[in-house]
Amino acid sequence: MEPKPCESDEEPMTGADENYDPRAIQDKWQARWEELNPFAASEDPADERPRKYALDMFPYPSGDLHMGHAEAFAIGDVVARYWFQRGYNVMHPIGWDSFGLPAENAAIKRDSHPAEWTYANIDTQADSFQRYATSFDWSRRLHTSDPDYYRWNQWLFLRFYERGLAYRKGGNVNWCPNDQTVLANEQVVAGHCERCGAPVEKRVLTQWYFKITEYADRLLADMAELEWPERVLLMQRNWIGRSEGADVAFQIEGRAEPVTVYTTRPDTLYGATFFVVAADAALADEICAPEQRAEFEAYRQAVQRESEVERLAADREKTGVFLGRYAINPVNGERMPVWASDYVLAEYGHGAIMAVPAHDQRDLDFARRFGLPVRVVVRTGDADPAESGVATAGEGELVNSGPLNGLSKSAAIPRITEVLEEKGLGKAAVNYRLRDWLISRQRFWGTPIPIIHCEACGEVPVPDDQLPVRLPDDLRGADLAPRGVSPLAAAAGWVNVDCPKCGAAAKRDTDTMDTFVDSSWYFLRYCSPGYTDGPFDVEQVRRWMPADQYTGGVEHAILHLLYSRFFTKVLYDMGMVDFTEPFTRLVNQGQVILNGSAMSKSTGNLVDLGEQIAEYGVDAVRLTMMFAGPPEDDIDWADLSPSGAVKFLARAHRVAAEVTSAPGADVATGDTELRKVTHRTIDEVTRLVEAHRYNVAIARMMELTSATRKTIDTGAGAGDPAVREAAETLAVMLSLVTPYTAEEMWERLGHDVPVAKAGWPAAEPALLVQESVTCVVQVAGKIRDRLEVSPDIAEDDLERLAVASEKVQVAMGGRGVRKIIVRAPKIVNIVPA
RNA sequence: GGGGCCGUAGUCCAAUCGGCAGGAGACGCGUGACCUAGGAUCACGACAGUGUGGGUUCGAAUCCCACCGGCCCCA
Repeated sequence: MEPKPCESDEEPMTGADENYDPRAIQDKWQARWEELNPFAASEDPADERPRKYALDMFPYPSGDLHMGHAEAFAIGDVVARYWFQRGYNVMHPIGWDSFGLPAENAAIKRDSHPAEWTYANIDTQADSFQRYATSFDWSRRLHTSDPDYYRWNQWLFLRFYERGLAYRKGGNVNWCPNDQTVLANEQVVAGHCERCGAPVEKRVLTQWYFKITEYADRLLADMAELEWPERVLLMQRNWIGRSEGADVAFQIEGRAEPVTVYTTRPDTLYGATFFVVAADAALADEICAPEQRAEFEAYRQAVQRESEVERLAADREKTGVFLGRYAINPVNGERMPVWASDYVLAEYGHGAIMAVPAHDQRDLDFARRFGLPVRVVVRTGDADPAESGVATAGEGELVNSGPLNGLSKSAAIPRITEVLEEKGLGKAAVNYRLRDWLISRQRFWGTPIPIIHCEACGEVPVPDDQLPVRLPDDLRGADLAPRGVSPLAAAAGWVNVDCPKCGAAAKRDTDTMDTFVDSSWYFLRYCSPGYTDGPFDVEQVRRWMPADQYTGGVEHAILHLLYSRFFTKVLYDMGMVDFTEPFTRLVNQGQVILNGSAMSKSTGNLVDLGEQIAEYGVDAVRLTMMFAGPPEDDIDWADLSPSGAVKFLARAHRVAAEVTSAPGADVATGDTELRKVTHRTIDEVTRLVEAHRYNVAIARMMELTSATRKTIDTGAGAGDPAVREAAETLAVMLSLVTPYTAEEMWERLGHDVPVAKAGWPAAEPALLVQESVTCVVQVAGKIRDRLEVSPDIAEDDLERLAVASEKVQVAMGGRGVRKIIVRAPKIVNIVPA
């Protein structure tokens, strides 16, 4: 690792002393570990050790690693190192998600090729990972922008295409005016581009989609088997947005075909007083009456100009135009005016709704704005919506609803659905919020879509043996500037090809794939990174997958994690994998923030990882991250004390350095009190690490360090074998979090390195047994006495002891006993009469 | 508007099932010892009573209800 120019060897690191110099041991061990290569996963089929797959969300190479990476990769590394110590055959790979817009923007600015920026950053990050002591198997390293990788993106696209899961269609799409490309629904956050924050616009374009909606039910159902944070599952559930309701057919006067409307509240059908069509839906244009045409056109143009943000704003006044037409309510024959509005979305449901203003807030807002009637059909006991302006959505008794009158809401829903089905006017229906995944992008630095457009043959897949369709390498700098169509369109020599089917002149598809395609299966590629006969070796994947733990940020809760689940299910259906979920256990670490808000370059609210490491050392930074709190919580760097971490490490290191007994000394002869602390620590830390309670595990290691210190100074002394045992235990446990310091301790204790292979200590059950425990005696819930008792004392013995206590007698003040609760050996509660 | 998560010392955080908050651990602060005189080390100490109000219970930080405050998802 090259030292940063600002670093000076003269300046001692914070907290360093002559015995513990973090920088010196970093340099020493980094070089040694490269020789030892302790973390290569074994592919030997004869290797009987059970396997574990520790997976980290791979980074995007935007400059050097930052504080967020430091936290996420510290967590993943602790897990992997724990499994190594437990003797598993561990795979802990790393790679780079190296296609994407920032590289392209950098190339435009510097008049270079995106690859230059990308691969330079990857090298920087790889060096930083080495220094950060991550336990990766470097032989599995991959980059999604390598042709050897994206070739298989194209191959998978073609398999999806064959199965009808990749298709092209025209329609309204999300358009980022800044990045000059379309976006998937998942990439629009509150109306803004997820990447650059620009307000998203709508455009009508023909684009490529993956049919993720076909998997909606399975994506929902299979969540049951996942050990994921509840909130992530909830987010995915919300995103998929399954709802049960009914499709109802409405006749429109003067139109032959009825229009189908989806509703989750068919019970309110008698309360429908008007009908709304999405202003940008084809239906609105079609049915608009001639006398309303001019008004409608003006409105539609206004709607098309507005951004998603404006459209979604909650407090915004409703807008719309009457279309001059009427729909017929199928249950009561009422004529309902048909309006066009932007609060109904063309892409959802069928692009039209029945409006029930009494029981839907948006419908009510619209009705009040345009003076449309409000009819209550569910009596909920709340105020009249027409008066209060608040729609009522709760349970209640049906009124004004013909045959439904008197039924409850929940009874009315199946009843009306039945009626509709009998009359052929509708049927029960399930609707999803989830849309198909729009995967084409009008940008350069991504995987070319392997399709050729031929005038005669139409869409023609590029034959497998012609993959990869490589990106042209002669485009650079200004050639890549966004212009609304893919820069690839300008590469004539690349675009113009012969049709693989008929040989006539044809053109390549010029769009590239969403980079989320790349990341939807990279974890499979790690299992056989050099494989050339397919995206992955099916046999290897069977051995390693699914990943036992996946560590990364919650920002991927619906994007990457949903797409990867979808890919896995498709591959399962293709018979390429034998599991349906890719990640068994998921850990979402919180963010590293500063002074209460997110770190950001633009506001200068930033802590530089390299500087922190230069000041405190890798181990102290890792320890600070892991000790700060539960991994899923945000951690505020301003609240933390990396110098405190250095101090503790120096303390632990000193304890190991002071040990004077020889390796292999007979611990059985050692100080029993310290041995008990050591073994209790082993027992607790093991449990805590398994449960991801790293901050508490570290607190226990600190206690053991203090206990050892005390034994050396005022107890059995540095030569006692129990001190050696404690120091060795500390070194191994610390090796998960602070590998450099642990290695140095291990060496000083006279052992063969690396400590990573020392093996996890086992607690001796005999040393976990306590001779006596404190029993609390309460009178009426107040603590009156404490008794030292045997841990296996019988309940009636304990009760006798408690009642006999003098302090208890005083507290009872002569009152009789009403009740005694005994929970041996911890507590006795005496309730006086 | 609907749904979810969370409120413990000045700060970050602990507390299997409801069972000792003499708060596990740490930061910061203070006092003392020691010395290599430091941004070192060791020892000791102070500050709190679980956001508020009810309820259930022998017993509530933990369970239930309402409210206040903060965060997240969907609209």
